[in-house]
Amino acid sequence: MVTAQKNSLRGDALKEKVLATALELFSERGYFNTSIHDIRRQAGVSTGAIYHHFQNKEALAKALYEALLQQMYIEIKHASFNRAGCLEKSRAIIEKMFVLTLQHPRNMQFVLLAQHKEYLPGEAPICSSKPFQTMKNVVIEGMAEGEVRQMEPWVAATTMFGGALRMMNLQLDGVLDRPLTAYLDEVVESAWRGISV
Amino acid sequence: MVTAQKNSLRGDALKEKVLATALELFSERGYFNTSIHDIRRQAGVSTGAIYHHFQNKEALAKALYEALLQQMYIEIKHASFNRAGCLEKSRAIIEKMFVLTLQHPRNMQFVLLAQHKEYLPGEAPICSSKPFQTMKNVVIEGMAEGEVRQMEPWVAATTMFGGALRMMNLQLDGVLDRPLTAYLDEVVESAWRGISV
DNA sequence: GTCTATAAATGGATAGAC
DNA sequence: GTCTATCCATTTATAGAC
Repeated sequence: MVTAQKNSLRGDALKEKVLATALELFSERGYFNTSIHDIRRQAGVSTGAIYHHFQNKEALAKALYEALLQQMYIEIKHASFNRAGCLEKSRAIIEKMFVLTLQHPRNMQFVLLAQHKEYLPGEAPICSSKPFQTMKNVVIEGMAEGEVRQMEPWVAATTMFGGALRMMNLQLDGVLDRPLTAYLDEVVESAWRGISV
Repeated sequence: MVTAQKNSLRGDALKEKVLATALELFSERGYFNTSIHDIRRQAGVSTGAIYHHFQNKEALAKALYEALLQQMYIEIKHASFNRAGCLEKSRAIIEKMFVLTLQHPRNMQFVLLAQHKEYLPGEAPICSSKPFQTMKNVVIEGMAEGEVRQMEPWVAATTMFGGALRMMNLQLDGVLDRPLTAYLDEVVESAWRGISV
């Protein structure tokens, strides 16, 4: 006799299982290539259970997106808050993003590179999210401290972090010979030359 | 009596109308938020006519994507081929991309920033497309000429063009105060500091 | 080559039992 | 709170007339 798999998860545990499964599928195939039925099957739960915890598919995606952004914000803050100076803070942030890209490539793709407008119409653009605001603030503080040249803040931020973000794209597209972190020193040094006094 | 709109387009003209309409809708709403029926209605043609010219929806998107990449490649080549040196070529490429972003924002979003993997599974990653290869080659040549520091080619390319691409993102997200081209000088100068000898 | 009509399948979401 | 069964709208794609 085989023990029934159903009802093995209930309440919050079931909700977490749904979230984890949805993240896995959205990250791997994209939002539109993942149906509620796919999530239902992979998570081993029922349609009704999913809709009990989430109003609809969009709300499920939104919960994931916001949780991942918040998590990334915390990681970035934690990696940089005890560093001194713009260069050291920037390096810590880029290093953390590189490590996260290697550890959770699909999740980083989902949170950073997906076109959220297409399925989360009300959401603010990613550049105004807390992780990206943090990056921008680091270079603005550097400017106030005299470590960074006086320049347009958006240009300063994209110069410091734009190259690193492109490198993450290349890693996710599988075109790099070495793991992303192997390029860290050169990426940081080059970007810093672009904005330092 | 109203003249019938049907049959007003035939053959290649109809095919072009379908392509133009599909580009408009894919760019504005995204591939998955656009149905064949939407294209049919907006273009004023029949479903059968669309499927006569294109095998399926994916083939239609692929034709558009490749045509836009080719067009962008030609524009970039044309803007930079008669410029001398890495800095001038890079500036010409970035200026052209900025102008195109202002003129055809949704098209640039579709070709540069969409997640093509999700609906064009067989397609190569965008970083290996001709426009992006061209950008990379410009900095590699600059290295050979001694204008650019000796460094990892991918890092050099992302340092030179990563900031500009992020700025295009910001323009498309509507967060910039001034039009993208107003930032051109500062973007180019900062990136160039990052890689020049 | 283009049309209309419709097939065939899938998807998001709900109802009601337990 | 979770389940099964199903509804209904939408979508891709095709068939066959013109």
